[in-house]
Amino acid sequence: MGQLKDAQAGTDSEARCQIVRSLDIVGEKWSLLIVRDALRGNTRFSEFRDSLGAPSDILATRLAKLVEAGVLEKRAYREPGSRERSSYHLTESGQGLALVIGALVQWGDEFHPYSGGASSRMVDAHDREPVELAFVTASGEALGPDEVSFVPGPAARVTW
Amino acid sequence: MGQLKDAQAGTDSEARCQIVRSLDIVGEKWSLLIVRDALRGNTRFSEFRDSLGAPSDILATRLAKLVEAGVLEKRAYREPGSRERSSYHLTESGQGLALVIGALVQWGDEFHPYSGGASSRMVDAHDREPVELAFVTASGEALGPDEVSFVPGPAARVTW
DNA sequence: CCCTCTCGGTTGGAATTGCCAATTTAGCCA
DNA sequence: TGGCTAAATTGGCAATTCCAACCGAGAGGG
Repeated sequence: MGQLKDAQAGTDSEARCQIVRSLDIVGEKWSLLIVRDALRGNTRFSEFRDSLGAPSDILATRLAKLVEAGVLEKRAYREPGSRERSSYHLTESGQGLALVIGALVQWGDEFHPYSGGASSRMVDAHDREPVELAFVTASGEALGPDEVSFVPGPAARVTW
Repeated sequence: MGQLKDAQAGTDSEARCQIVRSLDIVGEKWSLLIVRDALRGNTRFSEFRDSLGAPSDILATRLAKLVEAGVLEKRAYREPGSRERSSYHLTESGQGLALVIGALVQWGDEFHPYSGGASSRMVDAHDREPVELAFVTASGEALGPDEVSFVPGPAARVTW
């Protein structure tokens, strides 16, 4: 959603709650799916379009926005016998979205499972052992979602 | 997004990738913000409307959808001297979305920080000590977002 | 030199979704 | 009867998304 401009009077776009600012970047339709595709290794316009079935105009708009936000990086590549074309690669910020994607996958698997079983699993990239997302304390202890509170931080204003 | 009907030919709504199914429930504009508000303790229509600044027609639609999806539960309450009214409470599934909200907060804080500092922090509900979201292995070891792979699960079909 | 192919987009127009203000509904109380 | 409040619903307009068709730049073929 690049559109929750000023939901609450008196809050400028910088001061708004972190969730709103994150959703401004990846909350629009198709954005997170593009990132998921990039995590799978896709890099080209046509790969995203074919794999997602997204309209090409929207795809172009989203790719540009993700590049501008620093989630993707646009690079030129050239295949032998072809002209130079564009490809899109995850930045560190884009890699970090694995956290959000993982949260959506895990939440769906846990609370809205598909009868046929999990459609996607998360594994350690090195040894292929399953991993899961959890809240952890400084001492390394895991907490359930109901044992965590969101509290205003230093920059909180009217809303957070 | 309750609208990625059949992005890819041949995939019915049940068989689609878990992310798409999760986004079908909470991917529409305002949905996650409503859940965030509920995590903060808000329960009433007017509280959501005033705190979010969301249009009341959209709010009504989203609340109904979240109730239908089992994220919120609609209850009746009565204040002395008033008629019976509706309130909305998180189910266990809704609580579970703390994972997704936490991921968005943490990603935003880490990669797109607001100059004034973090607007929201995550703490242990019991002792108020800070917590963070991380991928953890079965042995309790934490992994970074770049050390995790998403692989097809048992129910994966064309896409995942 | 022209014709055609591919990839990475643009463009125009219809359909859907979201926004805003005004109104409605239902019960409570005077 | 009329006013009050919370919870919506409605109508009209704006913004977003969708779809199909088109464009253009360079490569290769004839």
